[in-house]
Amino acid sequence: MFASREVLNDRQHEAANFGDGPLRVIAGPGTGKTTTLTSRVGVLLERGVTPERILLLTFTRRSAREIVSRVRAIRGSDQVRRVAGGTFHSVAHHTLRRHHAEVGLPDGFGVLDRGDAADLMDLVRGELGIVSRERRLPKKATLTALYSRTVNTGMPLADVMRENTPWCADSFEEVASVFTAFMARKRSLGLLDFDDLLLYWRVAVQDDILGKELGAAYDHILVDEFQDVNLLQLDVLVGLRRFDPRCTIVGDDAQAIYGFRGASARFLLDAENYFEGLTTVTLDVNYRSSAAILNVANAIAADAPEGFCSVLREQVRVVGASQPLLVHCADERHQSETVADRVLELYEQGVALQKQAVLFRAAHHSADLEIELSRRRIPFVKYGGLRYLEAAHVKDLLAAFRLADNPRDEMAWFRLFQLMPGVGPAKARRAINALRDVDGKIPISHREIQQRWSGVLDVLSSDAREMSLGLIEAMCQRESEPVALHAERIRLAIAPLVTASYDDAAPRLEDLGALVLACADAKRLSDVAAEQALEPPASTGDLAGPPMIDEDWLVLSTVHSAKGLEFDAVHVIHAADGNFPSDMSTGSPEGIEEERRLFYVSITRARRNLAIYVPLRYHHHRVRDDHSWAQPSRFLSESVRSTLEEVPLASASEQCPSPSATAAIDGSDVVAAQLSKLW
DNA sequence: TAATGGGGGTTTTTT
DNA sequence: ACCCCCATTA
Repeated sequence: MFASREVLNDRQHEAANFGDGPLRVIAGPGTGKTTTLTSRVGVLLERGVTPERILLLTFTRRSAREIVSRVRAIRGSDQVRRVAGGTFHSVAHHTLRRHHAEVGLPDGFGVLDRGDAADLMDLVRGELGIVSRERRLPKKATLTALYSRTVNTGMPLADVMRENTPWCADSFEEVASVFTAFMARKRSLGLLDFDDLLLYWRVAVQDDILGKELGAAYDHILVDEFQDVNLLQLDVLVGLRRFDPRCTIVGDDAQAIYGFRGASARFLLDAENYFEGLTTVTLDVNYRSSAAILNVANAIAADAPEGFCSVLREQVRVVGASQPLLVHCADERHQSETVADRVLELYEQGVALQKQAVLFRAAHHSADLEIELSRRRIPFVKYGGLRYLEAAHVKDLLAAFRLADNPRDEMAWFRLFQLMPGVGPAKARRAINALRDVDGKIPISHREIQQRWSGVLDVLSSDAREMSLGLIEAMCQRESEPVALHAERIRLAIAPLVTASYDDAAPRLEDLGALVLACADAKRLSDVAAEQALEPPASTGDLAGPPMIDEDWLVLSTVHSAKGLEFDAVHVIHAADGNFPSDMSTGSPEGIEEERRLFYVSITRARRNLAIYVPLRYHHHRVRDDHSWAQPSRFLSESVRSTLEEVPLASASEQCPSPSATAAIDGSDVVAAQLSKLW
């Protein structure tokens, strides 16, 4: 019934019903990739494959859930839920929890998120005394990114540095020594960062005995968004399939946007080198976008020097579509007003806010728009950029969760001690030292930690002592106590610390309550901490003021976070060179091509309405009243522009007679901007 | 000696 | 908004 031709076209049908060999599906945007994947899972189940023996690797856990729930809706059976699914990282995490002993990891190992990893990197760099040299090393976030890139691409550090941080390429040896110390420290503290999850999974998969067992656990493996897989992930997949050809990979080389993470569309395009006897099915009928929007997308794709495998060659008629617009704005402020106007206009025409999205290259690009939306009481949710998880108080509680299972986690101790009044880095370090035994190691058992706590009390001031006692008492799990209760006791113990440390404690304490609820079904607290790190709630959930319209909100998202989604109306903002493409990426041809694909991804999210906004000038925040001219994005070539209806400045400002938009638009500004691209 | 608050300079994308 | 550095204060 899955394979019914009423719902699938010939190609989709062929892919869904394909036999047991390795299968590659090249699928452009809107060609029914998810439908096909869903049907294929259904077909496998109908053929009698046990759900647990199907592994579905997706880019976010949300897309795994979506596929599973769609299969369930068609099939009406709950056993689908048992399909193993998630991101490479989360499946790695589960695998390693089960097999930690075989790869030499401690029980209850902790998982560092990006911020934790950067802090640890900073710590070991400080200990090596490299800070004081006259030549400064990159800051912690850059160092960590460099480390991650090196690990994920498998390229020599020297090459990675020459390409990405040429300004400090001669610090190669110092950087290498920091990395070595970083790795050693993670090991001694029982901690893994995101990259380690993949590295250890690969070790497990490539092991003769364990690897065979791990591969044999799955009858079929399906991988979505394969164009964004890196070498490490490819190695894992190939390792899992070395004795069994049954796997399906799905991707689109035109949508490869994770090169900065070591991903390469080559792995999709050259897949026959990794999977013997590979069969390819190409989906090129677009069911999502109007013909006019497809013209824009295809014009952008046609500008790519190398071309793509997946070009959308056909389309179906989409009702209610309008001509895609290229909207010129005076500046960022004017852009925000224009976008808000247009969003409301479409809303009046019946396009709900949830079916509209504002997309941008970098998370901070929406800052001004967020102000405008709040002012007008237009509710919105923002995806990408800073997240709930990165809020300090959430990390505080998660640190305590990590310690409950792994007292060796010095990063977590360091964080918690500094939460106490009068404790900074120095006292935190001394308190940690008080916990060490003669070997300099922190004991693993809670009993020993409690025995040593008197040494910690000596370091703390009197008001911190009582709080610390409550905390250590709560962290030591009582026999047979349910995990949820344990979590609640820790929350109660940490609450006074949070109240004392932050001005706005009340909403923060509520967040912590929500986090405790997430512990209900968990086996252990370190699992909760790790899973929160791996799959944080995606949005910052900032509903602007009292919502104007209940239960409906506009979506604001980075293009990366909008991957795989679709909306009736899409507003792409800041389509100015330097912002889109980001001037961080314009240094190399590959960088520019990735930005072009990103632009292509943003356009192809739209079903019926599309508008691209170009502010003509940018204010400098440093000097008042100073500004510079922006050039329209280089991706808006002549041929692309010919697919768009231009909305010039004057008429754009007439359309939005909002008070602050009356600021005079200087015609000479416009002329200067138009001419500036000539020299 | 260490914590803390203020000011100046920067800011890509994510598991 | 955040990070980093520096001056001031306990």
